[in-house]
Amino acid sequence: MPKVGQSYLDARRKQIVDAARTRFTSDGFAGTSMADIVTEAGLSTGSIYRYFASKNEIVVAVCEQGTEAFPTALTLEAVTDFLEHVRALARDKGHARLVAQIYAEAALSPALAAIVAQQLTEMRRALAGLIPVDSPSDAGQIAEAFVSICIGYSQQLAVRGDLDPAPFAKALMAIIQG
Amino acid sequence: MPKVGQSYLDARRKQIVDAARTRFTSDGFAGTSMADIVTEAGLSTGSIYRYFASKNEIVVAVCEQGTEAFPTALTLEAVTDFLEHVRALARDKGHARLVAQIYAEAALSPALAAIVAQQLTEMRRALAGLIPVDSPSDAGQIAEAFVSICIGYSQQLAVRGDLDPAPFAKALMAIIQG
DNA sequence: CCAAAGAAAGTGAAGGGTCATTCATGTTAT
DNA sequence: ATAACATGAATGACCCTTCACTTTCTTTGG
Repeated sequence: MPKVGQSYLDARRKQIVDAARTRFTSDGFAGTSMADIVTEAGLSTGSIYRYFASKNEIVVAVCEQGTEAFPTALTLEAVTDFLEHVRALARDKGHARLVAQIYAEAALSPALAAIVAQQLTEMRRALAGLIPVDSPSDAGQIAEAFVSICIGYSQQLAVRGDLDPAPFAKALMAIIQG
Repeated sequence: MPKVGQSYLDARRKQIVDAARTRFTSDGFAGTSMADIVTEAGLSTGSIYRYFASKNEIVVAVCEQGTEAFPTALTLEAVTDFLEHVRALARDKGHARLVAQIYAEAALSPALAAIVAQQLTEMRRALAGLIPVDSPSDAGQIAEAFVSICIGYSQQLAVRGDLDPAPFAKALMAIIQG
């Protein structure tokens, strides 16, 4: 007989994941202690273990919701809007920094790699659906290269700071048009 | 009056950096202890501090030599060779995994970010020099997008495992030809 | 040429600290 | 009353770094 409802439990989990994402973005996974997450979330040391069995489970939960939006069309304007969205997330929330942490951790952990690879597959699938059928090149290959540029852009936002998306948008269009 | 010559000191430093890179590639920066590096290098606990003042200095030394080779020309063949080189380094030495660690750390440390940003600038500069003057687009913008694809390819080698470079090579050529 | 002094280099045990996790105890809702 | 939930001090492990001590090499005075 639970003292609280499912919605309460869900809200508490979200509270923890939000706090963890904030700290992971600032200090990385290894640089963030459970005490940091607990403080950011306003919980007590022990209570967090009612919602996550370990720090690693929190890392996984943060990585699982790492997906970005997709472009809605493959015009120069839509693609630019998409990159501006990525850029704004990096500026306002440090999202590119978090993504860099996630890739590094995924490179070391098969479990995380599977999660990230799945998200990438989903992104390529969504993109391939937008590519016109009369495209001169194979849609799958175009999607592959498209995602690659987006990753490169995000990683460089993390390392080099804010970057004009124009060259990247142009390149994306060049790829699409073969 | 030093007991050993400069070449000895250099060799010892290289020994440490090589050992550190091996372990960093397997376990990441935070997951590698000084004891791990010492063991890998076949040194004793205290002696490593004669060559590096701290673990962080070793991390910096590893990041400083993270540069990759450049393509020698911008033909499809040369570009493919370059990507195959990146691919082979990832397969044989786990280099893509190490690069992912470096980007994540650079995203958190301004000092490392400066080092990596410098390497990226150098790469773009070298690339821009290869772009034919009659190219329809601006060479700097092309180099920017080119590097972005290479980063995206490397990061995905780290996360998704071995990948055929063909789609990426095609995209690189599409960018170059406007 | 030899030996002993002296300095550089090496060693590994221990200090000082942090961290993830647990658990005995307290609190609150049913 | 009782069981779910919360709390935070305690625990045990790990880790970076230091340092007193040993070994090894160079120098130098006899």
